[in-house]
Amino acid sequence: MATQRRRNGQGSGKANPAEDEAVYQAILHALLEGTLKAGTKLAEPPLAEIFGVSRERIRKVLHRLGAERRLEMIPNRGARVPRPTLDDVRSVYEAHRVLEAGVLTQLVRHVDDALIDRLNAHLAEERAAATRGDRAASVRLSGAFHVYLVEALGNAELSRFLADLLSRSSVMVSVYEPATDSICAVDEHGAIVEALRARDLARAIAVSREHFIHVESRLHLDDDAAPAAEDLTSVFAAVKPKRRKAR
Amino acid sequence: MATQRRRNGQGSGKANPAEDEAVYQAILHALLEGTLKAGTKLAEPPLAEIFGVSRERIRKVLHRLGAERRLEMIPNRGARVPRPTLDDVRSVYEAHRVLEAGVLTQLVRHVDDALIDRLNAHLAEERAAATRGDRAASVRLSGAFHVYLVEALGNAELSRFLADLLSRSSVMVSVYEPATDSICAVDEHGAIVEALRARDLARAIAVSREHFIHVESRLHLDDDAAPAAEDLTSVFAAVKPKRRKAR
DNA sequence: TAAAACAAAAATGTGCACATTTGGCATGAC
DNA sequence: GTCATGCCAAATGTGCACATTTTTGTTTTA
Repeated sequence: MATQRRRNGQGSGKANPAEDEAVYQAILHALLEGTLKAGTKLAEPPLAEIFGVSRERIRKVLHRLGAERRLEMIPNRGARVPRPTLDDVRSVYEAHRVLEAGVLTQLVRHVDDALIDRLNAHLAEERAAATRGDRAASVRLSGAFHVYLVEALGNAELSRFLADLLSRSSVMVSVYEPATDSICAVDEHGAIVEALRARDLARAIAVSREHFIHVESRLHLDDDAAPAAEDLTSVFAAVKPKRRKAR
Repeated sequence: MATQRRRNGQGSGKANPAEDEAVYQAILHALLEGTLKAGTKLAEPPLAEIFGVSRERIRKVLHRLGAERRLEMIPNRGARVPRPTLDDVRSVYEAHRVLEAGVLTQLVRHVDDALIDRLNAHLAEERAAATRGDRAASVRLSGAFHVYLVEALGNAELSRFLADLLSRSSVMVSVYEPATDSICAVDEHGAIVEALRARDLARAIAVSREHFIHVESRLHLDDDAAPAAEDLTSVFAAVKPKRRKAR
């Protein structure tokens, strides 16, 4: 029994690039969705069983998420969902604000009608979502607006950096709940576009700055008392493991 | 001899966090130094022997460097030193330029005499290095100036992003040799500080922009014909392995 | 002769079996 | 009752033995 040959069933235990991605996406999704609460411990053995994959695979994904700073890795003590402080959140928002100031500076030199049209089209979508009260779409489109601004520059480095910031802040809003009131940022987004159209850099930056300060002001520290470590099985209830062990 | 126990130093064959770091630093250093030429293949077995550690350890470090985008990882095909195109380099410089515009925008709102004094002190160092013809120090200090600017904001996210850009561009200059002429950027750095002191945002951004365009203009595509895959043993000749196998 | 086909060798990827470390819990001392 | 100490179970980290893929070198074929 010691020298069992390990000829495990169908898929084989070897080489499955898609499996990594599936686990990665599942955990990432749970993180972004807010299903995984801050402070939750992500141990390898339970995850391995839940997803029906080897522990090594879980380990690799966990460390990858740690490298992306989406999980907090402590040597010999595993992975936890980070519990960002209010300062951390402010730091992310400030970084976004500073970055966008630079982006606008560069953009006013290269605006053309096509860009303005595209941005206006996006604003129309945002307004439509807000009008019909679709909060999820509003949040998504609201973030997408800033992505559009950066991507207008066509710089991969900057786009990646923004994506990093956004993914982190989207996790944070689930902790610091930017409240229930509507995003109400559409008008401010419109003001930015208008300033861009007029090639008025100073105004664009001022409006953008106001916009961020406005958003930041809505952050509030809920509580740090009841993070409540959840049951991982229920969090990932949706996933269908290849072969979960019987209970 | 085949079953050597690998009794590294005190511990045992297990758990040595410092060993990872040593390998990581060695490879990173070779990358930044330019000793590892672009396009070089970094295979696991030879590196494992050179450093006298297990292949798994090498593998972990390689993947970490890949996650940091310092190495190009291709599934099933290993790691290579990236061969940045001229567009890649321009992209990094542009990102730095855009970021610095944002940083300056934020900085003019918070400048104080202490900051100006610190920056001026740094400029003095730069000039001293240039005067005595210390090219290595000039390059280092020249990069440090921009780091100072960002760190004056005290934002960890922005600092990290700049560090990422700088480490990448420093690798690139070794490919596109920004020429031998002196850095000559000291005056431009001084102009930025001067504009900051005067709280003149428009001038600060303009000067910074000119500075970057100036630097970018010096980039030139040398050749892509002779990358020459090197012998890894000679590249890492300095490292002293715990136990290198006999030849 | 050049291209295609094949075989051997090397390199990468992965599961598993431990070694090491951490955390919890019971036992004992003050 | 509280704190310290020592064990035991669980979790993390690592080397190793393959499986799989890629690469290289040789032979065959048009």
